[in-house]
Amino acid sequence: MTRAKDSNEPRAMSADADTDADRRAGRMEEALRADGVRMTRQRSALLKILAEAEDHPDAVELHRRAREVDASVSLSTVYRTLTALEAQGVVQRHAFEGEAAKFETADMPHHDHMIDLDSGEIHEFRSEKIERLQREIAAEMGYDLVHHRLELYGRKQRRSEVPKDD
Amino acid sequence: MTRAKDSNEPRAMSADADTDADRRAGRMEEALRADGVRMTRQRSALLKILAEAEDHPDAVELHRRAREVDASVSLSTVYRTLTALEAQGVVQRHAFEGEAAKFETADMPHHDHMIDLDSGEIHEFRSEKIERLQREIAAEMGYDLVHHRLELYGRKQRRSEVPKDD
DNA sequence: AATGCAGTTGCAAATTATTCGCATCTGAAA
DNA sequence: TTTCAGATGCGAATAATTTGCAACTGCATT
Repeated sequence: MTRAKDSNEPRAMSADADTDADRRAGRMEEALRADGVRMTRQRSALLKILAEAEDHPDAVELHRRAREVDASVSLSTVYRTLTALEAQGVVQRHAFEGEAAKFETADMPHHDHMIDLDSGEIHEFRSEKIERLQREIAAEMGYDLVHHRLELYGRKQRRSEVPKDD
Repeated sequence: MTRAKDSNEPRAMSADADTDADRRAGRMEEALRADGVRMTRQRSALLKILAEAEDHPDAVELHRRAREVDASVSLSTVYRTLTALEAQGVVQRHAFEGEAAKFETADMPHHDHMIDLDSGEIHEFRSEKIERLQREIAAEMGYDLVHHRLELYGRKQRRSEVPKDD
């Protein structure tokens, strides 16, 4: 099975981020190889880019980044690869409201998203309480929870504020 | 605390469902008129259909139902109307994983969705606890929660065993 | 009831995001 | 090396939704 060992650190971004990303990309590559997935130039490139990504890029953006490194990568391959990687469990796909699907590596613990309605920024969070509550609710309805999607949409708090409308 | 409702199967349920739907459609129509929204043949048809719907139809399905009543309704108008009604706050749009957007009237209290991974059925539920928790989490991150999306994906519980896969 | 016109509609063409067909390449096992 | 299933690039195909535009129609006003 493909089981990347999960680190307990959130996304890295220090000076040795590249080193860390390389290590993570390498680990994913290994895992995939072990699962009989053929490793190609374009797949390695994508894995590295995904491991380096600190944001939530969509297929087109990944394609843009990929061809900076290897101009021969086509968009279809990006899509095909992402689908394959998702099936292998090494990347996660997020389809936010109306937007194109966004991707991130799956080698980190599960988390949910908070989207800033003004800036579009996406923050990650995790709440054990909510995770548990969801399982309970599912159970009450007679279901075993397989996965879920939770997105919070909000605006930055302002302590004192002048009312305005639109 | 946790209220479960309908699935995504077609059609009405109780005898006076039509009456109720008519009443609700009428109410929405009034509200829209009061807001200066011009009422057309196709809009009335759609409002009625939406009020009657007990499932979560997508635009194409609404179009199909609409033209049973008024063959002149075009798909573009369905889309345009849905967008307008959403903007007016009388319908809600739900974009589930990869699927086409589904719609329902917004004249009922907010609820979240539980999707049956095997049958595709959609059940509604509402949990005050989760609502509160979400607001708390948003606040912790420095945000005022504007809205959210919570979807639970699961499979029907089986009391014991059944060691089968798929 | 007739009029005016901005808001609506139908239709077709355009967009956007993603997938597919297919001929050609290429990992990697033998 | 040789071999070939699986991978790739390219362009065409889908699917969902939007838009341009000329014709139509609520409805406020005469």
